[in-house]
Amino acid sequence: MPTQKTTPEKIIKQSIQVFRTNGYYRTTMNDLAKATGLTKGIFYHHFENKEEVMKKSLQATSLWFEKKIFSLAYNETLPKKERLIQMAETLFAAFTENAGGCFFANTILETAHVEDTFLEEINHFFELWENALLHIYKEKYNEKELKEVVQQTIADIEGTIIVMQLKKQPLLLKNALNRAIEKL
Amino acid sequence: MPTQKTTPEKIIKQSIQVFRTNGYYRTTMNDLAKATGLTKGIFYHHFENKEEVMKKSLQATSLWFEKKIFSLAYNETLPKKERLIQMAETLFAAFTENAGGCFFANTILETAHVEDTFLEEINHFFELWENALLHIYKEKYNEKELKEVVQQTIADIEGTIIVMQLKKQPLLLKNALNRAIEKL
DNA sequence: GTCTATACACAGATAGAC
DNA sequence: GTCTATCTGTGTATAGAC
Repeated sequence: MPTQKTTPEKIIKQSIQVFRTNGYYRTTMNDLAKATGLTKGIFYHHFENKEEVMKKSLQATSLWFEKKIFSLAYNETLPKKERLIQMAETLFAAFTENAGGCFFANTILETAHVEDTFLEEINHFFELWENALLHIYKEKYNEKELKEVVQQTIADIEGTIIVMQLKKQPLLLKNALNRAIEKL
Repeated sequence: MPTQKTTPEKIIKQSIQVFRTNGYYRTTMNDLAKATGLTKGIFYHHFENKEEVMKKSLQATSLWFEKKIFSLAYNETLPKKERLIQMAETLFAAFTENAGGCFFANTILETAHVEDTFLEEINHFFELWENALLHIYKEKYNEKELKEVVQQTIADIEGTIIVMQLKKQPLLLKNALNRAIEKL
């Protein structure tokens, strides 16, 4: 069995870190190559251009959130409160890791005015999140309130991530996640 | 009395629009020159570099928010509810204008991981906003709750601006601002 | 498959003519 | 003061040797 060397999956995993830190425009193909220990030539052998690397990075991140966090909402063996607590804990880790904030929020603010390239991938992420919270809160609130509660919860968390990156206080995010738990 | 041509104030005013649309890194000195109808040469005659233009743009925007919006919080001739409503209306206009979102949130997410250059200017803006809301809510909440209510309000609005830029629905921001009013 | 060299465009910034 | 020309660095992307 030969050693797997540079699989596209590995490259994407490391590219996500670079994109999350530097943003899309600020990240160069050189940065990506260096981070993955490859040359630029080999990078262009695997991916057509930077845009493709970014799209794949966003998709892989969405998939990760879906499997590791949003799926918790549908774990029918646990009470909803417990599911929400588990989601909050994992979200906290994901959004404070490497002080990177939310990859999707970063990308939308950076690119939305310039191009529509990544709207689909970003939208997909927020829909997954919304659906998970709709499922969690749906017995607690009536139809009219439900949508607004979910939107406020996501907005509160995303806004807190912004302020957290300014003030460098992870506690702020803990508080925001607690507010989400108390809503149930 | 000679006609005033290209005052630094006018240049900054137009530069803000460009930075708000393209972001900091994505904006070139050429873009700024074109937007102001100047040549690159004359631009460098007025400002040392791009960083200086950005700092002055952030400072001018903060000053605008302070004079036009945050000052409303301290207008003792009106009941606090009325002050908050006026603030909400002006904030809505400011954050939906040219679909630009919040200049400060955009800048912090774009630059915070790369450099500390603009932290002071951005922090100043959020402090002004926090102080205005502390003043508005201080009789309604006890000391312990007050800080968290203010932080949640700002986070809710900033997070909603992110989602709004994705979904292109200004109504979302209206709802978030109403939530802030209902907290009083 | 992997790497080096390089084409080409454009960025920030400056020099110097007018 | 204003503009043009240009320097220097660096970006994306490709060509082609091994």
